[in-house]
This record gives sequence, structure tokens and C-alpha cells, in this order.
Amino acid sequence: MVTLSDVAKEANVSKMTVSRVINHPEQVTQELRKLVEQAMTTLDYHPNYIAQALVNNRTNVVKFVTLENIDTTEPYYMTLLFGFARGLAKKQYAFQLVTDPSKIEQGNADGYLITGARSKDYEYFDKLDKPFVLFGENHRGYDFVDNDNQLGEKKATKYALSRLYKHLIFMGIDVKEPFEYSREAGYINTLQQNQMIPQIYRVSNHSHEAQKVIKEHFNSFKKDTCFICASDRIAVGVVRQLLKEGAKLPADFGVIGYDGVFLNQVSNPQLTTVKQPILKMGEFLADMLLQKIEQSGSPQGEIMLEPSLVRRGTTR
Amino acid sequence: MVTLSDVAKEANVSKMTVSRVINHPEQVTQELRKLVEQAMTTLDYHPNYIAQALVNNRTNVVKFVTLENIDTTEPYYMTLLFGFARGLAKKQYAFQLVTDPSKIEQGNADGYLITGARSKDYEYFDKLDKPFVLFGENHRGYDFVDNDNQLGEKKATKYALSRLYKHLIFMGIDVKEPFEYSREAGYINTLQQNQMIPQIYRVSNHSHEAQKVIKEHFNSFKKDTCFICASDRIAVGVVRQLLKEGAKLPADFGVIGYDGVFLNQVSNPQLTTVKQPILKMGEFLADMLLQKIEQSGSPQGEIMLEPSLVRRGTTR
DNA sequence: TTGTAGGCGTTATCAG
DNA sequence: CTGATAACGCCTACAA
Repeated sequence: MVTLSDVAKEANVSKMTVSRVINHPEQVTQELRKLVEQAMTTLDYHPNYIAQALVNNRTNVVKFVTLENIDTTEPYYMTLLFGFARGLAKKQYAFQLVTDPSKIEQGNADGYLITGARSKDYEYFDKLDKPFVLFGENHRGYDFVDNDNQLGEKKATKYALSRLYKHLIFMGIDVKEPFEYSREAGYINTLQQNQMIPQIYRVSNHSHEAQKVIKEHFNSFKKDTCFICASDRIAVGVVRQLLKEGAKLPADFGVIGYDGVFLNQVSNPQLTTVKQPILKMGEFLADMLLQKIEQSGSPQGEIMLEPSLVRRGTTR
Repeated sequence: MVTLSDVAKEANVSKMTVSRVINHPEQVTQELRKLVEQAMTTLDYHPNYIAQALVNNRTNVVKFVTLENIDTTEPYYMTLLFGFARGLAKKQYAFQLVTDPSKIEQGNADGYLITGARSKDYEYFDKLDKPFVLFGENHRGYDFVDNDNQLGEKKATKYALSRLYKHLIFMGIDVKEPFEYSREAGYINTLQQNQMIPQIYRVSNHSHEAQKVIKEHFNSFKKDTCFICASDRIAVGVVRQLLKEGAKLPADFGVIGYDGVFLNQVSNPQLTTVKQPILKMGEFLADMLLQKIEQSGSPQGEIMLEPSLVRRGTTR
């Protein structure tokens, strides 16, 4: 293993000069810097992250925490995880997966990414002694990354209008969480701007629940109705029942989902949906967390990435 | 942060005695050992893994490498990953995700878990300078964990026979890989034991490819045929086309999948399949890799876990 | 059986 | 701007 000392010898300087070239290059003269850099490449030197971690009192490890007791095998989470991992790799960080909240502080880590947090979990966060960032919007001042939920549903609603659907019904998720409020707000605001009256159903986030609602109320739905759904799952349920009822899709009815996780599914017809840039969100989460760690916990604010509307088979 | 020295002071011994209590307790007298252990609990001491890593020239990090250029967001991989992560957690190991093989040796790690390896990749492995284990059976002497593919397909074939299907057709994957040969062998051997003649189709691992084959040959399939499929994807394609052809499932035709990844899907009818214990496989992989690292690379052999037959809607 | 000295590879501090 | 020294927390080797 090539060490700092080896490079120092090769370049005829002290270890400190080499260290400075790595961490504070501006403090070293051009001349010496080049010499050292050459030595580093000829010896193929790579810093020992463990030694760095020791002096800095770091572990080079963070934890990916999943609070929501959901199906963690969903493509959604896997994509987020891959983005997160990619972000970490840039700084040679590794991670551990934690699904049991009581184990968060067990073992060593420099910080946490917390996903699936609900309002009830917030008070718990203040007890954490390490920097953390949240995945998912909140309005309590905790740093987070999310997609812009309001903008996303605004895009969906506007698009439905542009396709000349006359009646827009929102199929929401029945949780009292910021992301849901924001999605509804995107829908409601757009309707109000067009002097239309919002009509909202809320169901738990399962396709068959949405299906039930459509079945119950199908007779009350008029032609030219578009369903703006707060998730792809709900949208899938809506589509399924509409087809069962013999409705003409997308001619008479439209359906728009949210999330964009079923995009590679071959089901017919393919869902028009608002796609979150999940991979990128994961990467931003890593960036934010590492920066927060570097800045010993200082606030990082909020990052909301723009989702994109994917036009496919369930809208005309 | 509580350190070795703190504990040593509290217990009125030297640092080395404390270190020994942790690593070689048998070298310390009962008396001192208890003293030290008490001091450790009262101070809530936890070893600093980074410092340990530095002296041992370890990183406490391994890499999870995905060679196969597939959809890594599949629940299959996510489940494996969770099992793997759980296994690592027991020894306070963290991991990095690597999808670009050229980056395997970049950065620090104590070893690698390599998934999705194909025969062509094997020669590459010998160049690796760190211990590694494979996910997926091979017969070149590389340590691996897999499910027992032959046993799995044997179970499927026997079960089809027990349900009195008269004709058993194998729908394989057209790759020349050990896992596929083993699955075919499980089918072939069982047929031969029953004086039946194997009939095999091979397609690439996509539902629509399987669907094509069924469509083309549907007229040649007799009543009481059961399709033993080498994957759930293929099975799904078979089911889909059989239904399209108006075949009676499971009365006249049976379909058995392999993998068990679609188990929580609500699609109708639900697939009878051979389920791999994926989570457990991930955990075994972690155990094996960490042990191999601890034993500085000594061979660990092969572990084949028993898959289970899940009886559901596509067999009578 | 227990303790002392030295070192793992790096960086902060302070002196030159 | 550069270099010597000490320190991070732990463990190996040797000494008592």
C-alpha cells in the first residue's frame, strides 16, 4: 500500500506538504504541487480513507433508514437507493440499511438519511445526535429533498385541461401528510384559476381501494372526465375499473397517475403519469447529507426537483 | 466518545487489558475480566471500528457488485440486498453499490459480493486482489451461494406429475449458464425416472417471448399439459397466452414458475411457483464473505439453499 | 497474566 | 510556504 510517506519521499518533501496538496492545494507553491502530483501518479497513490476517518473522527458510513413500514422491495425505493449510493460513491462513503428505527443509533455512522417519515415521527428526530436529512417534504424546518408535489399535480391538471377533459376529479391518498396536501393544492389551485369546482375522493394507497370507489360512483361520472390521481397505484385501480365498466379510455375518460414507477410495465393501456426524478433525488439526498456532515450539521434547506409529465395511453 | 483508555482508567488496568478482554478474553483472569466488563457497561463503551480498521488494515466496507446489465430495481435484487445488508449489520459492516465493473477496485473495500456473473466474466475474477463470493451457482470452484436449482425444478416437476398432468413441457431460458442447466436437469431427471420424454423450449427471459412460443405452438399442445418454466417471467407469458387462446387453466393446462418474485402481485390467476429463499441467500452471502475476509481469503465452498414450492392458482 | 512502547496513515498545530 | 511533532483509538510485539 502506497502511503503519504512514500509520496513524500518520492517528491523529496515532507508528509505535510503532500497532505496539503490533497486538502489545501492553495497553500502550496505551484512548483511543489506539481512535483507532488507527479509523485502521486507515478506511485498510483490513493488516500487511505480509514486513516482520514480516524483523525477526523468520522466513519465514512451513513445509514439509510426506512421508517415507513412498507414494502421496501418496491422499485421506487430501489431506485432511490441506487441514486443515493451513486451520490455517496463520489465521496467514497458507504452505507448501512436500517429498517428498525430503534437500531438507528446502534453502531457507527456520520449521519442518517431518513425515508418514509410521518408526522408522528418528527419528535423523535430531535433526539438524534448526528446530522440527518429527510426524504419527503415537511414544513417543520427539517432539511429535505423531494419532488415538487404541487408543481407535479399542477402539470397533470393543466395537461388534462389542455386535452379538453371537462370534469377533473382528484383521487387522493387518505393520509394527512405534507406531500398529499401539496399534490391536492396543485390540483385545487389550477381548478380555481379556471373557475372550476374541485371534486376529491381519498382512498388508501392501494389499487383495489381506488377500484372500489370507481365502481361505486361510476354512474355519476360524466363523459369527458379525467381522474387526477395522487399515485400510480391508485391510477392503476381507476383504469382497471373503468375498463371493467366498459368505459372508453382515453376517448371519454382520462387517467393520470403520479410517481412514474410503473413506466417499464407492459400493461395496457400504459399510464399517463407524473414522473418523479427518483434517481436524481437519491443523489441529491447523498450530496445534501454529506455536505451537512462536512459542515458539522448546519442547515441545508429544502430541495424540490421538478417532476415531468409522461404522456402515454390513458389520456387522449 | 468513550475510548479504551477511559475504560482502562475506570477499571484501574492498562489499555491492553481492556483490549484483550474484547479480542482475546481467555488471556485475562476472570477477576480483571469482570472488572473491565463492568467498566465497559457503566461507561457504555463501544469499540471504534475505524481505529480497529486502521490497525488491521481493513475498511469495514464491502462492495455489492452487479455485473448483469439488468433491471436492478427488480424486487428480486432488492430482497437480496436487504438480506445481504442484514448479514453485514451483524458485524457492523457497511457496503457500497457498484454497477460499473471497471470501478470495482476503485476505492477501498475488504471484499466483494458479485451478482449476475456470466461465464464470460470468470476470467476477470482471478485478477481481483480482494476476497469475493459469487451469488449464483458455478462449477469453476468459486465460492457461491444459490438456491438448489436442480432440486427446485425437481419439486416442480414432481408436483405437476402428482396433479396428474400427463405432458410436461419445460420452458427454459436460452442462456448457457449453470443455473439453467441445473434447472433443466431437475426436470429431465425427474421425467426419465418416470419413463417420459423431455420436451424443451428455450426463450429469452421475457414474458412476451414465452407468449410468442405458446401462440405459435398452441395447436400442438394436448390437454393435461403442464408447463414447467425456468422463471416467473416466462410463466407469466405462458399464462397470458394460454388464457388468450381460451385454454382452461388450471383444469386442462398447468403452469409453474420459478423465483417467487411476483408472489405479492394480485394478478389473476396467481402463479404456482418455486420460491427461492432470497432474503436468506443474501444473509448467507454476507456471512460467507465476512468469514472469507476474516480468514484472509480461504475457500468457503458452496451453499445451496432449498427452494419451496408455492401452490397457487395455475395448477389444479 | 499484565503492562509498555511503538506504529497503523492521516491531519492540526505551531514553529521556522 | 514548509516541516517537525503530536494526536486520533486501537492492536501487535515484546518485556516484566
